[in-house]
Amino acid sequence: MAPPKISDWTKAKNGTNANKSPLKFDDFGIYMRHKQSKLVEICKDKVDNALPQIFKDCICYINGYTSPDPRELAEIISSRGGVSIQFLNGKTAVTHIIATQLTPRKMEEFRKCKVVKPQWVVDSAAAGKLLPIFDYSIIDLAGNNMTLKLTKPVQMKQPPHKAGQDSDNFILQFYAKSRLHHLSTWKSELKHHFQSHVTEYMTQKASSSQKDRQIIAHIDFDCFFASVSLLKFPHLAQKPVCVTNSTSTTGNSSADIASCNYIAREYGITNGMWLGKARQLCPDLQCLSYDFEAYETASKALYDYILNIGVDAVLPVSVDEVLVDISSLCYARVNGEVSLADAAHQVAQEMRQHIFESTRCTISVGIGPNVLCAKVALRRAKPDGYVVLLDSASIDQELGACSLKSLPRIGPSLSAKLSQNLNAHTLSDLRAYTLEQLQKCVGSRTGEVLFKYCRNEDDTDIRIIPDRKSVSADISWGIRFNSLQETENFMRSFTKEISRRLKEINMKGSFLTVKLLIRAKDAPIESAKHLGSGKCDSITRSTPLYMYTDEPDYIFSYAWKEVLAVNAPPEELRGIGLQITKLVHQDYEDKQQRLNFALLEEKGKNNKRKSGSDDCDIPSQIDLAVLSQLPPSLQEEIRKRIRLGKVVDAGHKEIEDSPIQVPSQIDPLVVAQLPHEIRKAIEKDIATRGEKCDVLPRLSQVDQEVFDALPEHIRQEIMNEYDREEKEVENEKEMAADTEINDEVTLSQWTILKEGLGENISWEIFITLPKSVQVQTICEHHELKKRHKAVGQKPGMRDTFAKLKGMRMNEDDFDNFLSGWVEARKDIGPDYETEKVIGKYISDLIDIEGNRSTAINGVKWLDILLKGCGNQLWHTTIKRLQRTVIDKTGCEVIF
DNA sequence: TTAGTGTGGTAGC
DNA sequence: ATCGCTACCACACTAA
Repeated sequence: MAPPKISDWTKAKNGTNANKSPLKFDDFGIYMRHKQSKLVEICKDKVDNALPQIFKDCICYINGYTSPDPRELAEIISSRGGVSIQFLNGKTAVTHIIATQLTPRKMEEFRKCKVVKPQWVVDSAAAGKLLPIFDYSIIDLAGNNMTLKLTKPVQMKQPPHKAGQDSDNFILQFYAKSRLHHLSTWKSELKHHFQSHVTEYMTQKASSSQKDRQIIAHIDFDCFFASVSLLKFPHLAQKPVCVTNSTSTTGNSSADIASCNYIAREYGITNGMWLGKARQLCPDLQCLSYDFEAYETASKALYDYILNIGVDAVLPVSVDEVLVDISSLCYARVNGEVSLADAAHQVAQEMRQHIFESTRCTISVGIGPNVLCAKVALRRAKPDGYVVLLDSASIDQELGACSLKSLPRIGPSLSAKLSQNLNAHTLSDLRAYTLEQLQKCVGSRTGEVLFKYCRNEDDTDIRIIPDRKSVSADISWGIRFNSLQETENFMRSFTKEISRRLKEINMKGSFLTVKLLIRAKDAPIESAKHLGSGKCDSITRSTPLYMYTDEPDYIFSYAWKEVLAVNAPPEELRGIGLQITKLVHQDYEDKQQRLNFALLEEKGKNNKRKSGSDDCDIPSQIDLAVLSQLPPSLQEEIRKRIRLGKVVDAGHKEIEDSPIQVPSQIDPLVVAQLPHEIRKAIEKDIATRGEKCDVLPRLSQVDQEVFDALPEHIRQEIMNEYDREEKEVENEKEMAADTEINDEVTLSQWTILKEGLGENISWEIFITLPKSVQVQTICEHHELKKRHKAVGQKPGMRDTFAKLKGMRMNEDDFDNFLSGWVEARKDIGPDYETEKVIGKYISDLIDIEGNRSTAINGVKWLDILLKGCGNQLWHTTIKRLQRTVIDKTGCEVIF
């Protein structure tokens, strides 16, 4: 049997063969899918040549009880040239499944097959021809969806519409049905699959010798989703059709149209349009559901073919769209008879024919000397055609006439700019402008690109597919939270999702960006789109993770802090995004360890930036009872400053491991004198007594404006502090304590100051603080500038030893790092990887820096953090770390 | 100048 | 109902 020719199909499309029967389709399917099958030969002997061989291209699987019974059905089929089988072995591809009923499991399994009732076999035999299967389908076609009609006894629990309650399930459902998610992941997978490791040297060599010989083809399915979804509903092919998630047959729907066929486009319907509007334009519009698996199948056929014909490079653009370098392919055909353009025509035609044969969907092909031309040619070729743009005359003409909006990288925003500011609508309009004028209008880089476009220059090199730089997940549909708890639940699930994605590609990341979409002030509570985000303000916040990680709980601990820091009402949240960057491949175990130290260093710097210097003054007396009334964030700030006073080297003291009772009133000066880990425990205790909130506000620096706004005497104080620190004066405590401040900070000055302090401190509270604390607060920020300057002045420091020195954190940074580790993993237990890093870190502290106390205190702190923790793994980890310290210090009785 | 951060735009159906 | 994703680039802005 021969494959159908494109001409057959073209006729059908033109209407000369409009009543095309399903037979044609079946012919084709068998040819493609079973051309190697020997089954047909085997069954030849059962054929009754007196009967019309209507089933000759059918392989039927008869499932379960049927009427008539399976044996009778098999007889009918095989006597008329068909093949029937009683079981599926996974190797034999089947054209029809004959069944009266299907279990949900099988239902899913056969979702892509033609499942028909037994009566179809009987009636077809009687009619002497294959009847359309649609009247015999056990699948409900009336609603234009693939929902089964008969068997719904145990429907899965209806998934939640909104993200609040069953977050895991919501996220699963959402991504399963999101076309944009599928498109994005497909693209990533394809890019990964075709990633070529072209070296710098090869690239240069190739581009210098081949540049002017290059021929690029841009290949794209016509209305991909619509065409592929239509394969199962060929009787709708001549109608206006779209693909959408909506199952409603009427009414004003806000569901997106993912794809529509060209008949629908004649009504003005476009991709992305809402179904409701499309129905207004065309009441007869037919809706099909997504068929993601079929899309993948068609896509695979395209990419398989591309690989088979031996192209020079492949750059996936989308699941249905690809850029290929066909230079060699074309030049190989050139001879006395065949010009280069002829060769390109041949290649394009062959591509179109092969792809149609293997997918029954049409592609369009654009060919040009670079990506820009290929793309422009493709646009002209659509639908169902090809255009070769290789001679400079037609290139000039086509490029010049090309509307700016249709060029790559020029979207609605850029084209509006160019139209408004330069009155330019086509590339030839743009040719009038100089490089500088273009750059002034759209920016330097984009201006340069446009300038080159005008002259048919395009740098895009399709041979290079760079490594992935980020992994992210976004959801901005169905986000409606009623409480912070729901938000937290969702974030836990969501971090699981991003962790899953990292693990899937075997990568870890060390930098996190959280994006929140918050309903805009002027947007209605409920968006026009059902459960959509509506108009939103977007807020992004990012933070280092201090190690390469893919652990959901660890990522969560930081993600949640960022979410809390934004401090948006849960009810107003409309979208959430998580992005992980600074990625490494898991494989680089050794490298990674070293990199972790670089990250620890980063942690040290970062904390300094956030919380101030490590040797600030102790303020004058603060009543802890008063302190505990303050907002947690301010408490934390003050405590930090207390703790950073005079540090006693605990390494030289004998410390008891007794349970710690915290009296209600503590003299902070006394606290400051306590051994390190006891202080820590007190602080921890205080923190847990107060509001359960460990979020530090991100304190920006106090700028000159704030400084200038302060009363003269406070400015003086700050300068004093500044100078004194500079000269390293010994007795700092007294100066701060003795400082007398008489004037009040005024409210308007506070307003400015507050900008620099974060949102959580109110004027009322600030004003009640001891004046010296006010000064401290301000002073600290001033200090930051000095610190940063000092860091910035350090030379490059690239050699290993300098790096290790630079990695040193202060004790609190190290302890906070440990706290974060425990917080993230208290229940699940420590991860070996981090333990290794910490082990190496403390070894180096002792060996290289001779800093025993930080190492010892860190391990002791870890022990305190895990007091009463039931997980035995933590205790063995502590034992191991203790052993490390003991070995390094040579001292047996530290712990 | 340089480097980092947050924001915005673009592409695919 | 309905599933408005995601990688990457470029720019504006800030700090130093």
